[in-house]
Amino acid sequence: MENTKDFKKKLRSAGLRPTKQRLSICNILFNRKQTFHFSVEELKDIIEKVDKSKVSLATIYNTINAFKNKGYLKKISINSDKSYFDTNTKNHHHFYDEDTKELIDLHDKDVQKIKINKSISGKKITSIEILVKVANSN
Amino acid sequence: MENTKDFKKKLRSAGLRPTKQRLSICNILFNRKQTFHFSVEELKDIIEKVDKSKVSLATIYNTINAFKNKGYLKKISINSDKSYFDTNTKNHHHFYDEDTKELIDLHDKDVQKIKINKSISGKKITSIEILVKVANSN
DNA sequence: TTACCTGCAAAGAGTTTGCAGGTAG
DNA sequence: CTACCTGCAAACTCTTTGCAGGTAA
Repeated sequence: MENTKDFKKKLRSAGLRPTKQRLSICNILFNRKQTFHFSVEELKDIIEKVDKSKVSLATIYNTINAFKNKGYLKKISINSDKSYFDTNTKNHHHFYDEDTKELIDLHDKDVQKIKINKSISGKKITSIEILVKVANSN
Repeated sequence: MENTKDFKKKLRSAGLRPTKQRLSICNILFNRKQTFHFSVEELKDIIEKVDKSKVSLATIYNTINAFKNKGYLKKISINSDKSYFDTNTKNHHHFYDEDTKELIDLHDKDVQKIKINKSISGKKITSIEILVKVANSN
């Protein structure tokens, strides 16, 4: 775990004390180049496998929620009964593989600029997100 | 309730017997010109108010799920802890009002055709849906 | 030391299921 | 009459909360 100092700063800025468990969570979430999509259960499994340490669900939930409120994580909308989160908090689009249930980021450059020809009076657009579902082509 | 005959046909085609409760559900869902977005609890409340009849949650869930499987209803993805359904089953887009939590249909003509400049080998695109979030503009 | 944190287990919310009595065909 | 349906309550899944013992500062 190399960025411990950064992780501690990140935790404090979210109003959380740096603890062993929370540093484990940070290590899995933020110690990577690529966007990471996960559910809470998946994150728990990964922490147990990779860090060989145990973290209770309660701790994961409270840490993840603090990060979400601070804007370090984003909740993702897909047709599912559980919540998924994304370490890419910028407004962006997704492929959703219906066979593997996997999410893949779509970069802005991969999507033609979208124009909405309708507006609602008194309301402004806060985000535009596209979900492109894909499935095996046979 | 005028379209009772159609509703009975619809129910049978979904593998369900037409019963008083299910006809109530059909009356609320399909006896209208405009698209209807709802959660199960909302549907229950509406049935009790409009039809002055009672339907248990179990019956609503099983009927709604049969309709969904048959393609008469669509489950909607929004950041929420409960499920929302849409009587418009065509591939279409939505406005989501973050203040009122309301969904509004966006017609195809209101959205410029979208082009995705990326593909995943062996996979074909099955749908493209846009969620446009709006909020009070002050 | 004090305030915060952890892990467990219990509580909550939404949804599904099992079952005994009721209804459509 | 038989198979299916209803409503209730119990069960289940995901998430949140309460609490007693533990830890950061």
